[in-house]
Amino acid sequence: MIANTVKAQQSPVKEKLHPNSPVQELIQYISQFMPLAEAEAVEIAKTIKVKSFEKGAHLVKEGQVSRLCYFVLKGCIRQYYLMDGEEKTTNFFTEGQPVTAYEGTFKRKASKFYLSCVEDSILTIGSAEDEALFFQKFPRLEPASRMAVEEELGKSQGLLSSYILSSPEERYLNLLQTRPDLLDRVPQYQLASYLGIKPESLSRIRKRITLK
Amino acid sequence: MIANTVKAQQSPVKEKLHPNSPVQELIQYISQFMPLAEAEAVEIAKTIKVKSFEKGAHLVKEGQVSRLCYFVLKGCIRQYYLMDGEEKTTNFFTEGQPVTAYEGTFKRKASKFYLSCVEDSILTIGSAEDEALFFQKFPRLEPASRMAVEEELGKSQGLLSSYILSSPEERYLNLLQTRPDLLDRVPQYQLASYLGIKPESLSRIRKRITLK
DNA sequence: CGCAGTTCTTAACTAAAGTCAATGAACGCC
DNA sequence: GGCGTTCATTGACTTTAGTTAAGAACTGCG
Repeated sequence: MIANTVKAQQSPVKEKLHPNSPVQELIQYISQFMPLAEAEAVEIAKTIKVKSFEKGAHLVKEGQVSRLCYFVLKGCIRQYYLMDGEEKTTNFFTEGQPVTAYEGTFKRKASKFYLSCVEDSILTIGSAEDEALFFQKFPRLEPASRMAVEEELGKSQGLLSSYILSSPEERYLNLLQTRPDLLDRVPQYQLASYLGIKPESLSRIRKRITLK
Repeated sequence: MIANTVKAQQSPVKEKLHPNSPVQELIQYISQFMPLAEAEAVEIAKTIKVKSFEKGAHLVKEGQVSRLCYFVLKGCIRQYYLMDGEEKTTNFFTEGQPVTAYEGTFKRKASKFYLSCVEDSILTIGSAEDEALFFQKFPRLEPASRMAVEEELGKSQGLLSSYILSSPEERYLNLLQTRPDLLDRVPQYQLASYLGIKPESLSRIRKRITLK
């Protein structure tokens, strides 16, 4: 049902990408780094693999060896670690964000974390082989890809910095500004863990804030 | 004086990179992602720009717009933010680590942080233009570079996760394991700030630990 | 050597997060 | 609609970090 919407529409005259297709999310992302002609966008949309996942489905589990890469077209993916029986959330990926299921490029090591769908989600999926073929077909995108990864690296380092710099309360206020959607999409105990605190503390922080 | 050591040695018969040259640090780094022939290594060493910095020198200051990239051949670079008169350290870069002086690829925005030399340091230095020329000369390294950035992204995300997952004490113990050299190279109040706590707290943590 | 500046430690006190336990609210399920 | 599960809140208490201030240890320099 949802899966139907992910097929790129084809017209007999001129191929176009349906403006409501979730794949637009990826095309837009790429366009940031490299302008794309309509025809190219259609080609890309045909080439990439798209898959729907149900809420609760896992992309990776701890101990699995994965070399897959995802990109969120629709939905929300949660990264978490399982430590003495407790889930500790360390990241959320939503529309327009790339998701790597591994922590380093070569060493195909067992994953230390889980990736699971917070909602029904539509993702692009790519293996290392898919990637190689992709760049063979679209060599123009190799530098664009490097730029994209550099951009993500910058964001990640900025996020780490802001985490070091601020208190849990400040982190919560910051999240309110930068990713307000998460507050509605995600249960509070997962947010708390993402902020590095316990659910009880988040409750108190929220109370403290409303009292001001 | 130090600068002398950074010139690649040349022999009349066959060019070789001096085994003690700091540039070896970069060659080794690249080799992780793409095997290099000796001749290539020499070419790379000739192409890249190397510069020495004195302890205390700044690579970037807050408000400056930089598009430079560095790689630490020798020494230690500290990243810090200045917040109401207080320096908050958010990263240390040592031998074999790439350093970006900006937070995002295109938007040439004013830097929010400082980068300064904790010790006398030898770095490679590259502008966006240098980079373009470099990949023109060594196209083989374009995918290697993407892999390298992916690797750094993985590390950065892993670091953020470990930061979220652990308490200040655990972070300190972890640092002891993963970067013991920093303890000798860097004053404790900077380490404290890097751990997200005050120097007094680090003192207490250290005391707590020795009592066990 | 002695002095000055910086860094590290200690102590007393405050503020905030962790822990444990109980209660409420929201949701899905029969 | 009633029941059970899960999630959010609240309270009492413990632990840890922040704050302020003082003194000790170390460093570099005249």
